[in-house]
Amino acid sequence: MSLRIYNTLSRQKEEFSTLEPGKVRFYVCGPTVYATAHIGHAMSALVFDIIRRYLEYSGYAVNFVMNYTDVDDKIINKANQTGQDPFALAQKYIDDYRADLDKLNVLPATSNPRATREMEYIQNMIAQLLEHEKAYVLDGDVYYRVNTKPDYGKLSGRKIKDMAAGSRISLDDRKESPEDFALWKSAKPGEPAWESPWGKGRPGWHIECSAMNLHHLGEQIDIHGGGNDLIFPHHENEIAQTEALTGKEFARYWMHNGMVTMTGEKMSKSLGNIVTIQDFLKDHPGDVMRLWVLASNYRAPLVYGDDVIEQAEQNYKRLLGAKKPALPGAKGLSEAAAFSLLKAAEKARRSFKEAMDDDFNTPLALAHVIELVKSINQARSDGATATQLEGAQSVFKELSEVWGLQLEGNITSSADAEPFIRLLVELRQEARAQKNWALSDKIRDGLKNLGVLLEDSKEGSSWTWEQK
RNA sequence: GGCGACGUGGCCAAGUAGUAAGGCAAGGGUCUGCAAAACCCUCAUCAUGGGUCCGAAUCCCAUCGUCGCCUCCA
Repeated sequence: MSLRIYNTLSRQKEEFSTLEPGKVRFYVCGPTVYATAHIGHAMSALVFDIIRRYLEYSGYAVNFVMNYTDVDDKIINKANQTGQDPFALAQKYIDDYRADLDKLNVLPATSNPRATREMEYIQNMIAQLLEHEKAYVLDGDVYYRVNTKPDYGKLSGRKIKDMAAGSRISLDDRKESPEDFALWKSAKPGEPAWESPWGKGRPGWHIECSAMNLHHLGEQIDIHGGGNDLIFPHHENEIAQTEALTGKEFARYWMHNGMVTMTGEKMSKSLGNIVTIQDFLKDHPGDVMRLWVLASNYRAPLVYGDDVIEQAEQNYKRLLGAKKPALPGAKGLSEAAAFSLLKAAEKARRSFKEAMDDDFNTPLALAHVIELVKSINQARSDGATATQLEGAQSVFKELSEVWGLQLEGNITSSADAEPFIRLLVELRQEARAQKNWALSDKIRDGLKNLGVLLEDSKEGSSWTWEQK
């Protein structure tokens, strides 16, 4: 079975094929860096990280570009308010964001272009649009002439007429048409500005992404991603600009993740219902956030709340359990049972791929992974040896790595402690043999307080570091 | 007002025509000295009302409701 992807452009799932065999040109809109990133940003980053990892797992070489918008009104306003240099401010939030992503185990992009470092390419693109009369200059601003693009609105399903009817477009009498948008904004006093043929100024938001795409990936790309709040006007305008220039279809597949919602509302700065990534990571390992995202479809709104995080936490502990070693004194499974464990593992891998191939159906794939975990646990409690568990456990490891799960727990211990723990466990075994329950419970409780979990069985006790 | 998405058990969630996967929570059980973990069992007719069809959560129409976008936003 081959990969199918839901394309916002056609509003349906389509067979995936690439411009160049085996290669994927993948662009994702990154954040505007003017504030600490919240878990909505994290969701988007995780969704596209998972997609990117799966494409690589499937054998594609992925050129993954994520930009930073590092100059815009928000950044300038914030810098003015706090008396900071806008460039230093943007840099700080870029560094913070990258640090957050590292903790979430999001792979670094192939490249992270930034608007301020692409000025040459941005201006070049604007100049060409002017040359083709797709844009016009107005008092030092440059606007895109929307009515030169007959299919404008094809991504968002909007018509220019409808938009004109909407009362929320601010009317600017100077523009030829209200829907025309800025490619270049003339500088106001005190704002960062770049020299240009149209006077000092800075680029509009939409043209940045178009120019960076063109520069880093070429005239046509395979996948363009971002949050679904960017469909209009941002992505619509990117399409207009790029296609007006190249005359070719810009992106073949448009992918959009749903919004994180809190008590029914979108999580966003302007609503003030923010949970930052750092807030979240204070209480939970990064894997928990990944599992929270994996548990529902990337296109649907993602509920944030105590319930669902608790559920992700439980799933996390469950998956960690699959990595446990064989029981002490395991007698071994029959050959038939060992074989059927391997079959179960292979089936899990097949089902996992099938689910992922269907527009990255992670909730379904997760169900298959949990089935595998169940099989492993069953085999383990039936006395499978380490060797017998190995095959299934390596499949489990393979699949969890495709998703970027680390499943290491947040162990703060050092290996140095292990001999001492083993000694205590042995002593407790002796106490248990003598039915000295008081002492044996004391050791167990004491170790638990130190983060070591004991599991008793007839054959003896095993221990693991407590997760989280 | 326009455009788009959506409404499945207490919670999350898969499923686009043949009579509802999975997880969490809950209840019962096995194992255990007692626990913990693990395993087993139980737990929905799919917003509402029509329609199409031998047959619909799945297609069509209507109604109600939710969310997103139309202004910066992952």
